[in-house]
Amino acid sequence: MNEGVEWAMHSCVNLSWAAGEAVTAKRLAAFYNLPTAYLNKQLQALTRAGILTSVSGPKGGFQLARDPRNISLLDIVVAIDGPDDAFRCTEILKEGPGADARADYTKICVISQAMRGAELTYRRELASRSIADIADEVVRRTPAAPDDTRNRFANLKS
Amino acid sequence: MNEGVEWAMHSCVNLSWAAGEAVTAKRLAAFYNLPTAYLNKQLQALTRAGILTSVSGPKGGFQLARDPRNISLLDIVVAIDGPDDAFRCTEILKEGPGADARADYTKICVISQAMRGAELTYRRELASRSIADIADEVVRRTPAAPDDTRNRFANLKS
DNA sequence: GTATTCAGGACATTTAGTATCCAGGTTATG
DNA sequence: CATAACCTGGATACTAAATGTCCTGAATAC
Ligand code: SF4
Ligand code: SF4
Repeated sequence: MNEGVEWAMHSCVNLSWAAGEAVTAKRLAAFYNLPTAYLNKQLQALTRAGILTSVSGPKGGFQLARDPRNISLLDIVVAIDGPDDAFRCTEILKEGPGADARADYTKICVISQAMRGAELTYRRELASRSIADIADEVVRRTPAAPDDTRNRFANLKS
Repeated sequence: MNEGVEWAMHSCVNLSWAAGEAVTAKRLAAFYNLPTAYLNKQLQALTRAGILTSVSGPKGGFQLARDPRNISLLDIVVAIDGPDDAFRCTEILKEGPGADARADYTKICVISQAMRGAELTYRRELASRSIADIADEVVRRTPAAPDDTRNRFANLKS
């Protein structure tokens, strides 16, 4: 899995505490000392996926495109890592006995079905957790987190 | 995910129908027209993991090391792909505010916990399905599969 | 002894992930 | 309008991992 997934999740949580103001890629990167240009690419992907909105120019930056309660962890994974399953069925049965070139083995093969089933439970789990859930739990553990985050963004203005 | 996982699962199912006789890597590869030397590496990994047993020399080859009912899909995934989770927590919080260098963020971080939780359901699902389950389901759909497989192994002797 | 086969290290090749840079377009501000 | 800040996206480079091949050595049946 892409490392950008982790960055994106953190950035979305932080952005949920910076509601109302746009945060630049530079500051989001400085927050965790990440390579700015590369993080920017991930933010672009989130924007294309409709998770963030971006504004150019001075006072520009990124914001959450919708209520963090409606942004699931799966949304982020799909936006950054793509929609492909981890298990790639290369349909090797087509080289096997009794092969039918017209059949879609990704659908009918028992192994493929079992692997897809497992990935489905994984995705369901990720889809059931939102950025707001994460943020709330962080606040429950360390109530100062939102303020700390906002302050850090302000101080990273340089 | 490693392509070898798919090969390994097919090979284990096929081996479950060839109980009693050792099958060489060459024939297992020829079955699906796979690169012999590379498949052999995956079979070696399965052997190291205790899923297969191997015998050198003429009449040598691979066999299942135990009842296919006790070989789960997870066993194979772990043997080929390694035990690492897909989500890599690189503990970027250590660069963040209020960081504690001694803390293990993979354990205490909310995001990391959520991702690990999702992967856990995935693994549980894979652990609950055995090679025997797969083989049985294949037989239910195409009862001739075991005989076909044994015949194919015999004819691939060349 | 010889042929067959697995074990495993040493490559070579290909692909994907990571990272940087720049040229072009957008917008706030004075 | 001019400027500076900022995002967009393509081009490019670097790195790591997956994929694939080859060869030597050890085990074993005959
Ligand atoms: S049997 Fe299933 S997993 Fe294997 S190649 Fe066919 S479709 Fe893919
Ligand atoms: S917050 Fe969690 S996922 Fe993010 S770096 Fe820290 S431990 Fe890893």
